[in-house]
Formats: sequence, C-alpha cells, structure tokens
Amino acid sequence: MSLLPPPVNFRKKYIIRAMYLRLFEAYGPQRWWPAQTPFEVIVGAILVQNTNWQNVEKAIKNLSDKKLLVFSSLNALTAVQISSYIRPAGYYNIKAKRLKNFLTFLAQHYDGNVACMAARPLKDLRNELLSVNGIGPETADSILLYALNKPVFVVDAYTRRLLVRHGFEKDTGSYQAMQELFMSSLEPDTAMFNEYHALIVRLGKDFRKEKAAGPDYPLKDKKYFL
DNA sequence: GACCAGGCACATC
DNA sequence: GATGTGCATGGT
Repeated sequence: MSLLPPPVNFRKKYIIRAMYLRLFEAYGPQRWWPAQTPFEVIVGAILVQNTNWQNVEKAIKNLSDKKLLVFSSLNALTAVQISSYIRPAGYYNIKAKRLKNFLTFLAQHYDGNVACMAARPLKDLRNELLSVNGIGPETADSILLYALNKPVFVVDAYTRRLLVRHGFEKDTGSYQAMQELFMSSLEPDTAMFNEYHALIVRLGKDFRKEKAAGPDYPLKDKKYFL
C-alpha cells in the first residue's frame, strides 16, 4: 500500500480512455469510413495520403461515375489511365502506381477479392500490406480497421499532434510507440477503434477551423481539452 | 501568393 | 536510426 502517485503510464492510459469518452460525448458517432464498399475504403486510403479529404472526394467521384470502384474494372486500367481520373487528389502519378501495386497484390494473393484477405492472421496480413510499395503503416492500418474490421488503432497526423501537444509523446516518436500507447490502454474493440480515430480527426479539423477563424482565438486554453 | 492537407519511398549521412 | 526531398491538387 503506497500513497505515492501512480506511475506515469497509468495516468497516460487513464487519460487515453477518458479522452474517448469526452470526444464521443462532444461529437457523437462519426460513422466512418465514408465509403460504400471495403474496396472503396482501400482506394480512399491510398488517395488520402498527405491530402485533404475534399480533394479525395472529387477523385473518388470521378472513379465512381465511370463505375471504376470495383476491382475488375479498375484493374483493367493502366496506371496512366487511372491517373487521369484521380488528378484532384494530387500526387496523381505516384498514387496511380500505388493503386496498381495494390491491385496487383490483390490479384496475385487473393484473386482480386478484398473479403478473402480477412481470413489471414492479422499480423501476417499487416506485413503483407506493408510489403506493397506505397502502403505504409497508416494506410495499412486504415485498410485493416476500416475495410476489414480488424481491431487495429490508426495513427495519423492528427493523432500524432494530439499526443505531442499533450506531452504524451515526443514529436520524434515512432508510429509504433504511438499506436502502442492506444492499444495498450484500450480493449481491442473494432467499433471503438473506428470511432476513436474518427473522433480525433474530427477534433483536429475543428481545432484547425477555429484557429483559422481569428488570430485572437485562445489556442493556449484550447490546447488541452481534458 | 504563401501555406496546408487523414504519407510514403528513397537518398544520404 | 535520423534527416531531407519529391510527389501535386484545391481550399483558405
């Protein structure tokens, strides 16, 4: 029995859990991922790399209008052809190649069927995705969580900024360290991981909006929302 | 006209 | 391992 304060990790984990409740209370369910099918989720996950979602929506619509949000249709196109549809998303040449890389991977390993991926052990599947050129940790985890409903926590730029601003991680901290903080603090619950990450993005966008609203906005007071 | 956005690969030290 | 750079559009 000790009256000493609990270890830092204990406090951090408590706050990680409490933040979810606060965010959910404030914003409610976010209903992610904004897509009709798991295949569309994956296309969006690649297109959104370092890009505003609004721009991705335009690219997705171009593909959707041409009925290309289906493996067989998109896979029939060359990278150059794909790039012509996804221009609004930016980095369109490299992203077209990345989409082709994924489509080739899906064809070779899963007969072009996204649902077939879900049968593989999570760790193996994650490593497979990471082996595809153009799919890094965040894109892989977004695919696992939002397309395949696997209990994996997605760390993105908003998550990183949140942890750094709260002094939970150094800004040089690794993706894995930040992911581990969430996953060791929470039960592996797919629906909750889905919601939590979406809420962090919502918070980040809100924060940016208010910051842009005026130079007198009291950022210092808004920094901590717990 | 800057500056930014839900990354990633690659070169170099 | 850490750090720097190219990739590109559209909104504020």
